[in-house]
Amino acid sequence: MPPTGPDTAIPGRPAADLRPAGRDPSDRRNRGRGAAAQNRSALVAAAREVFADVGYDAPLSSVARRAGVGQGSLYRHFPDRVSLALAAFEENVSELEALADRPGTTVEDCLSLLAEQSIAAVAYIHLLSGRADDPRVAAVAQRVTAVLAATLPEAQQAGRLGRHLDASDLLMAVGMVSGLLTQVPAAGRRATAGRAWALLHRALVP
Amino acid sequence: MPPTGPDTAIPGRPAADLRPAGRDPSDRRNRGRGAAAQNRSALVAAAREVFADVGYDAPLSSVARRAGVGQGSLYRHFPDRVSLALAAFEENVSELEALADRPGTTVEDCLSLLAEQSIAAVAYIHLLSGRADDPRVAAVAQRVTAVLAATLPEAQQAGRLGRHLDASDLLMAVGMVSGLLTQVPAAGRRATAGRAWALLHRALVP
DNA sequence: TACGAACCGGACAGTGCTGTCCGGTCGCTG
DNA sequence: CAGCGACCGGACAGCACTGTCCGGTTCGTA
Repeated sequence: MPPTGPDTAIPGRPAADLRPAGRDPSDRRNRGRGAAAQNRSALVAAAREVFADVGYDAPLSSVARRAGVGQGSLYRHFPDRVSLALAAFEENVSELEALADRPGTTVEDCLSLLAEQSIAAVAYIHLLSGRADDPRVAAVAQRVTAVLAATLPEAQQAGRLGRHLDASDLLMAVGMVSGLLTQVPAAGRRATAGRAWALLHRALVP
Repeated sequence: MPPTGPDTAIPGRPAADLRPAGRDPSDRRNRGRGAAAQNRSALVAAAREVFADVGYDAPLSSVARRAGVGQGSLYRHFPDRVSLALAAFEENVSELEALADRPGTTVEDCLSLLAEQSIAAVAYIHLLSGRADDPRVAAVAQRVTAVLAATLPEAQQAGRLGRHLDASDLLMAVGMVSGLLTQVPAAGRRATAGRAWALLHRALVP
């Protein structure tokens, strides 16, 4: 072994995040009657960041810390991990549905958005593909599948995507890329996702 | 490797957890001077099963339990998780290298074997793709890449695989499938892997 | 201004995993 | 057959995360 310097420490982890992201738990303004909604949305935002950085298994205590909120408030708003995750990713789903509702949107647009979302939130796809037994999760997965199923036929009739595909194939492709991304440090995810989609592209066109 | 009998891992086992897999920790024969090698290989076999069932993050204590061996023996033989995993998956790698050395082996054969191995041992690919910073892991990944790099050109010249591919693309494809499999309960993995490879096939041929 | 419902933060007990340590067992060797 | 070193098993301390509980704060209302 070469005389490795201080570099021996964990390489891909520059940032220890004890930082309360601008919110201070002891700030009086977090307290009192009207703060509930603010605390809730701070928790959701923090959950998105932490799930993105650390993964779906991230400690919930670190979410509370990042949100600048006590443990108690976290568990009062979100009794378990799934309900927090669902709240955190609700925006992803509704954004996707909004995109699909806009006239002229293609299934490729939807896939692009999903791909982009999956880079920032591997845990989002992980949740969608993995916990199909939980009815709350299944409902969300169903909404995503519905978006793809609705937009896919147009692309197929236009000859841009192969007729061998169905909506579940597309969701599987997203799941494959996101599964690959979980194995890769966060810093390299965008590049890896690009390579993976480039490879997959050949599997999707006619 | 000593001529131990029950050496092969059983892939499709529904498998309870607490059972010591035929070995009893209090069995005197596990003790004494010559038992070290037997305990070691029992640990490796148990690790293969447990990593397959539970995943790479499985508790090491459950490996010791399944091997019918004390915690102390586990940590004496394998000081950390990576060294245990490397021992557990060494057989996969050497099997792959042996296949590649056999005349007439194609890169498709190697991919098939990798695909098959990844179903039984998602953690194996997870380790290969994920911990590239650990030099021991990197060495193993390099061996796998070398096998693919050596056999790929023949298939490309024969027109069976596209010239746009290189060995890292193939490893990435394996990583994508295995990443997808981690999101799926063990029971459905074979079927899911089949669907995923069917989709990917179109991305690999010219 | 005074009261109390709603809400907050953090301490804390419960739980599970890791890695170490040590008393005890075995079998080789003189 | 007695001694000794190698080896074993499991207890245990340390640590991290979960989810609960309670004293304290805030602000609407009277």
